[in-house]
Amino acid sequence: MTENQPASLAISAALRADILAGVIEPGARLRQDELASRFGTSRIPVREALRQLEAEALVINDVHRGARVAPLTLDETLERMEIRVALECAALKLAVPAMSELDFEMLETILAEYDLAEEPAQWTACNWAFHTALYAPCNRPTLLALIQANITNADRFLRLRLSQTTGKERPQIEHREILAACRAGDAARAAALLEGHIARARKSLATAMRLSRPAR
Amino acid sequence: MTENQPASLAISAALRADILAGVIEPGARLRQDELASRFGTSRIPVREALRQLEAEALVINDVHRGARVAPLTLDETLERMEIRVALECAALKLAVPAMSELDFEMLETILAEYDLAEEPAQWTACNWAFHTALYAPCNRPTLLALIQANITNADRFLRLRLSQTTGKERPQIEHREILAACRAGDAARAAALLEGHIARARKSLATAMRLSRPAR
DNA sequence: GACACCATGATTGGATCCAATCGTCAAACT
DNA sequence: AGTTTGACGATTGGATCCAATCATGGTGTC
Repeated sequence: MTENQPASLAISAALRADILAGVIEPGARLRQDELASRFGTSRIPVREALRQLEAEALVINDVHRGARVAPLTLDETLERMEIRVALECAALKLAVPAMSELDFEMLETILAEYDLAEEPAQWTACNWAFHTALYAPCNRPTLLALIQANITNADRFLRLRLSQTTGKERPQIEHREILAACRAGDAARAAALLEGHIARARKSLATAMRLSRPAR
Repeated sequence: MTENQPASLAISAALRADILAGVIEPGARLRQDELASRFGTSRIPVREALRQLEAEALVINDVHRGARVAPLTLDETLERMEIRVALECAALKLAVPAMSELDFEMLETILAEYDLAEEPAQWTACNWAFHTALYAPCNRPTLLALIQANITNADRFLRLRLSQTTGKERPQIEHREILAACRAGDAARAAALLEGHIARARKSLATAMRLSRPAR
């Protein structure tokens, strides 16, 4: 058991998970006392955790007025999809020349799992596994970390509102096209396909939101 | 006087500035007691500040072993230049169609100041002012914040090691070319020029470092 | 002499307690 | 009646104190 992790890290991890999963709603107040008793600690590690999450843009901290979960707007999510295009296309272009046969097999395996998956939660898991494995060969730790952080924030909105508006089939077809381009060593084409893939998801999200609610 | 800012924010701001300016060297230990007495507070706000900076990737925190300034490697800086290309080209493409005559005048003014600037510190200030003003019209707060954070981290290395290896003239010529493309409404050309502009800076940094030191 | 082991100081992590600020509500004043 | 003011509870920010862990140096044993 490597439970050497200090309380503040455990708290920030738990809070982060709850915020991303929507267990704690956007805009909800995060009282230090409440959290402290929930985690069985004093308020000190709670405050450190809140500081960390504030730097991650997941909570907002008003001086002497407490912390609350950062409200996630549709605009921000759409922005994050644009950022995804920029970062992930760059990573993919760098990754394609570095891909080995082992990478291709790994990606195939993930897509096969995707085919078998039935519940939306599994789709999204396979989806992120595919994207992550797709960029990994680029060997750029900072870029990969930034991509991960950005996806984490975008994913927050998706999990809340909808479970894949587009269905399961279409994205998978696009995944296979992207993988084929990677096998062919055509980085530019792979990046172009990826851009369309993400842009399409962005658009379907925008329309779905416009239909369900006026704005926000 | 709006000195309502809590100590932890003042400390994190001061430390951030010192780290970015190179006053505190990469890898240096950051003892909580030391910082507390330096800022005239207890260790509590110091710890919060360190947590925040840790989330910003400026310090590294080892459990029960203290914090130290994150070592900045050449590899990471080169990566951040790649990330700059991806993010800033995307922002510029979005900004060009939204630029007004007022934006062009503002950009011209900044370039005129650049021409007059004599000290390297002024160059870099004008340089960042130009880039910031160039992307601002895109009206994407999240993207702009990400660009700012990334530049902040990349800039850290530059300030430490060299004061503009490329000199002052060449970048300025490129700035004017970019601005001309923006005026012409040619977003694609402006983005291509910007990519070359940043990529050139990246390359000159890489060679300068290779010449001055073996690796690291 | 080299290595393992333990004791001590240094340093971080956390808990408890106090001070400062914000929100709310009631009372007083115009 | 409406507005302002003040007092109180709730909550956050910070200081001091204690516990847990790491680093260092000495000592003993082989």
